Amino acid sequence: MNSNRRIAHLDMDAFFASVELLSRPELRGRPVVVGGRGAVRAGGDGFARLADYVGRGVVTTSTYEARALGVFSGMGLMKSAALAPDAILLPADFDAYRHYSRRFKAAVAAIAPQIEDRGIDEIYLDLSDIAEDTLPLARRLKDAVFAATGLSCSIGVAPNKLLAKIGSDLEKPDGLTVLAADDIPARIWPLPARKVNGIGPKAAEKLAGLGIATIGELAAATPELLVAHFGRSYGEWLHRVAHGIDERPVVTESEPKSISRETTFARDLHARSDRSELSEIFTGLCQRLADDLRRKGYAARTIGIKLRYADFRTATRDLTLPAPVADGRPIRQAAGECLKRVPLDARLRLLGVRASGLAPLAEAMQVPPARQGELPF
DNA sequence: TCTGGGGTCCTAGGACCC
DNA sequence: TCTGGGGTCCTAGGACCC
Repeated sequence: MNSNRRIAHLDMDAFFASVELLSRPELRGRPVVVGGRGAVRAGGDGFARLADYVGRGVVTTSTYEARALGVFSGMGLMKSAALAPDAILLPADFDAYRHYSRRFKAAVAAIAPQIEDRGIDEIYLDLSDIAEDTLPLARRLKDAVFAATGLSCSIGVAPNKLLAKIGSDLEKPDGLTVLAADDIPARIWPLPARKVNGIGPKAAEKLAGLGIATIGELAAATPELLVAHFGRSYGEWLHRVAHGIDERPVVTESEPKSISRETTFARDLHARSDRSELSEIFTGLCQRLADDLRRKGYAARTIGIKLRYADFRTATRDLTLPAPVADGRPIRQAAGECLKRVPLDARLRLLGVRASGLAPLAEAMQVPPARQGELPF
């Protein structure tokens, strides 16, 4: 294991909102929110206001001006409207975001080809084999991203992914943070435990109950205490990350494990009173899933469904088939079998269909010879 | 005025096999 | 009549991330 790794995490600043502002420069400096579904009436200036939104959407991305008003990703739009009624609301344009995502990744790849994709707006880089000094190299990456997209990003460079990720967040937006192992006590330990990628709301709350708020307090806790409260695997991991230890490699190639489609209804639906509407939505999801599978070149041996009830409880069921499928009809058939095994006595807010156990379509098309298992050779 | 859509990984129990 | 240990697959739920 290389103990002298140089890893970077590059994160685009307020990505979706920043892409929208490229074509609407007059909105720069104002609170802007991307999110929601469907049309919203525009105001006199041609832009919709958060206060005008009615429905179940959430904030996908907010500009830093909107964040200053307390509006963050994942927040319900109705709630954000109460905080920032005059903020501009723009619908998401995923084709545009994918376009700029490809551009910034290509610009980075021309300089640092060891890239791990972490979604549409962030990547890890392994810079270990590049000779150039860290600061000029990181500045060159930021310049290349800006030249290719007109967008700013924040970069953290550190000996591992854990610290690089924390670092990229420290000086956002347009940040550049270099961290060494020596910096851990001064720069990492004062941070809230929640800043560690992998410590979410549940774990943070449980830690708070143990009197642990910061990464430093986590580092001071004994592994025995953490294992006692979080189990062997997660407890030992908590202890390691608090001390800045992370040996995960930058993974440059990976295959998808699952592909899914889901939708939240505009209003809650009931299996009895809204049967035909639900059936149509269900079939549509199966067909879109089949389209996705074929477009990406996969067939699936396991088909599953997801239901979310009006009270937000979630139920999943899945079914593994003898042979992989990729067409809408068999997917709908398998998903229908799953549906029979789940309670349908309460109102639903969401329906989803998922394909896993993926195999390349070309291989899946080859029908296995019958009674193969009985043949000696 | 509640809470999107697309993913990954982990846990845990039971079936089944050797 | 009593009762092993390991391995894999399947299923359901949950935490977490972008």
